[in-house]
Amino acid sequence: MRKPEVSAGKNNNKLRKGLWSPEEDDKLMNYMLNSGQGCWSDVARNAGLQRCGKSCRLRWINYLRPDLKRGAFSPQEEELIIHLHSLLGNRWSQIAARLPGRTDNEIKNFWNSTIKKRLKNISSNTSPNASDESSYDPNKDNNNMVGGFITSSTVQDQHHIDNHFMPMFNTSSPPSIQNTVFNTIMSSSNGGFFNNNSTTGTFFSQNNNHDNKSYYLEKMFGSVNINGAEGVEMEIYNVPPLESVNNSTITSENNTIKMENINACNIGEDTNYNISSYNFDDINNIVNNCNVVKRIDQNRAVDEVENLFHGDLTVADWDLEDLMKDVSSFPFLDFSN
DNA sequence: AACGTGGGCAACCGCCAATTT
DNA sequence: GAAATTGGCGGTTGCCCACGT
Repeated sequence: MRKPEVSAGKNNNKLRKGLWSPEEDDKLMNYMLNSGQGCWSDVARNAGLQRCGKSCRLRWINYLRPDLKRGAFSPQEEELIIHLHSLLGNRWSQIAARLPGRTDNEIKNFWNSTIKKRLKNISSNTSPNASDESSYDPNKDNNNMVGGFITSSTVQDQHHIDNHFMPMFNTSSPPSIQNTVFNTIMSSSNGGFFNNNSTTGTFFSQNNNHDNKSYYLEKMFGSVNINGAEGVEMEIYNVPPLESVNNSTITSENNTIKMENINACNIGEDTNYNISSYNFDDINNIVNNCNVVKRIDQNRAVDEVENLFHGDLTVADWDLEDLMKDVSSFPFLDFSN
């Protein structure tokens, strides 16, 4: 911490720097609660603080905000941070956006002071050549195992097994939050479900029979060819949603499936499909019960996906959400606190 | 008790992008 | 359209404190 100090800026009359006093906290807190957030330089002035707006903003965001969660990080939060960092790197604000009540500064400090060290110890114990944490590259595909969780690369590896015969149901007690989705898929009369860790799976059709669900899922999410077997390969995730992102919806209208506000997805050739007849409930169940429905196939061009959204989704956003799919491996997280 | 050391963390710095003037 | 201002972010600093010697 810093000693309270005073700086004499060019245009500022001795703006204070350093530690915030309880009196300053009171002033800022009272002002924010009574008047709400405006221009931060106005906040500083109107609250009667000898601080720059930036300093007020930081103090509010990192310390005074009422919705901040206090105390140590839970093991769940810790594992999520590790996992998110493996996907996002040092994008602390993005990580913080998925940990309610935590700030980027807090997570950054926690990472640098605790996790970094721990991971370094682990890596030096397991690999004599990997003692440097900085050698870790979140963008590399071979970072399969992070914090003990299976990531998509691992999932994909399992598809390389001989799938001449489609693997059938392998239900090892999926988490309750996904039950609806899983049950919907599993109730399909034609297709298989390859479940590798209870929160992701692959849904196959064994042929091009247009009467089965996979055909329609295929129409929605595109088709893949796995060892010669045509089908839909999709993952179902429960990702803590960003506050700013609306829920995904799929609606049926005039025999057209309309997809809106999809957080992250690979979609087929168009967002709207004309289908003569289909029970949309199943598809709606799938989408409404997950935040992300994601096909594994990574080969689709990013700009093609972007075009589907008519510019509503930027390439960067899509890339980010693409990376975010692996957060699904955290079925135990409770974000209600 | 005195000193050194390292961890934890609040807050600053500098940069950049977006917005306003 | 240019300049100024503001907001947001990641990196870094430096103080306090606990702990070991």
